[in-house]
Amino acid sequence: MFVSHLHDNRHQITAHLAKTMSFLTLSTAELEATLIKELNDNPALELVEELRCPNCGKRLYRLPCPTCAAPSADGSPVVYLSPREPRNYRSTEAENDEALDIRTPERLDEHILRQIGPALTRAERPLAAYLLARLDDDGLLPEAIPEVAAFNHVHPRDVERVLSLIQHADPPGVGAQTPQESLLIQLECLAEVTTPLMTKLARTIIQHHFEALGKMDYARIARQLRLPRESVEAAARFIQRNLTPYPARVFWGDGKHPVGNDGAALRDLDASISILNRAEGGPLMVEVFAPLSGWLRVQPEFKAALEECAEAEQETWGAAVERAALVAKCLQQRNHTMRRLMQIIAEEQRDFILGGDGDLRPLTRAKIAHTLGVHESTISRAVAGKAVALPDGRIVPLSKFFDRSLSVRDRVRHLVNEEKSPLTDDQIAAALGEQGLQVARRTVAKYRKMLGILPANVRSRQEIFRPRPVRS
DNA sequence: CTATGGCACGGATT
DNA sequence: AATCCGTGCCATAG
Repeated sequence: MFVSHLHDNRHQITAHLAKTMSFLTLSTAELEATLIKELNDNPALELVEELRCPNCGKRLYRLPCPTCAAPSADGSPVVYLSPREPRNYRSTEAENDEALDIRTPERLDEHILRQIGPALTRAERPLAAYLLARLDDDGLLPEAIPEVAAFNHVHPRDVERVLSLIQHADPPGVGAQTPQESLLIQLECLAEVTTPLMTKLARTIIQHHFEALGKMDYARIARQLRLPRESVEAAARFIQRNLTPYPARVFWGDGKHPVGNDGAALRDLDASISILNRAEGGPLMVEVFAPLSGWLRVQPEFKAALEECAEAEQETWGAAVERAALVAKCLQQRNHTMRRLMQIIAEEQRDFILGGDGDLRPLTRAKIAHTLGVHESTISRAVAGKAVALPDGRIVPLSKFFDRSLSVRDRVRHLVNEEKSPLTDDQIAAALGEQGLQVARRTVAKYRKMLGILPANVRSRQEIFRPRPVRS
């Protein structure tokens, strides 16, 4: 939409009409594309060659060089603007390769579509898209097949075929209609690589004794199956360890989508935070990736030629020059804002950057806007749809720094992990209150659900249905 | 009667 | 102005 906006205004834009262009909204990758287009279309705009560090030769947007520079005296974060790394972020230093094992964040539906795409016929594609869109946060399909078929005007058999493709795609168990079904699908995937002994009993239990399994009533299952209680318990342990009723959360841990609110993919990074010189406790170093390596300006020759040319051409060329100046200025402004924004974030959320989710401090965009003396919407735009890499390899959307409840959720997770006997929501709320966090009981319930933790009355000392720990 | 989940309202945030 | 988030109230399940 931004691009079309550009086209509409191309010939009428004048300096007094538009003082800024909304570069801030764009991610670095998007901006790069926009700028390249601008460079191609506007002869008055010029990209000046990039700088290189006199010491290490690394390409820079501006001096000093991030890797060679000295840290700031007071230990505050150092913020640099550096040329964007091509495509996915990768350390050039071999020793860091392992530490930077970065999994490109991807939406669940894209992930699945990539796998099943080749097997789909043209006619099935809309149906597949529909089904994927209907998956809930856990990766389950809450809708009944006949309804889906009716809604899409297709035969139920077609739905079944596509659904079966989805169910055999990577996060095992995804696309099932109930947790029970999901478990069974996962079991089948597992059966291919495991001894059939355990899987057979596990399947029976899941199929015919699902309720009792949830309540951990092993005695009853054992009685009905006429098996020793130990076997049943072993099977339950097997299920607990290897299966999860929330297939999507194995990779999409916190239930929040790894994409920005606007739905833009966070494939490319906009900044990276590391610890200067990898020194323990050292100051943070932030690299804000610039969309181009070099800077933009109005071509001096073009400007000079403007005065000598004919009346008729003056107008169009004059517009080009003005626009070029505008683009250059706006880019500069965006870079400036991004650097200051990252500076504050690095200062404010140092603990979170170095630690974990529990260390996130409450922070609002409005507050930053105030300290920076800009309008709130400026910060909103700057934050939207951007991602940053943290020292430990995590890639988080910028908006995560403003998540009001992340640290509380983390606390809830810990409380439940450490609990001796199942805590009710009320008890959890009280415990949080003692830690100084006043949270309503109802809110605890919401967080619990987000974390994929079942209610206390279904939970017992060994929770079966807790999703396995996600990569951390 | 207790613990939860659904709905929806109001205030804060964007 | 639109959206998100915490919370209170009430129905329901155990």
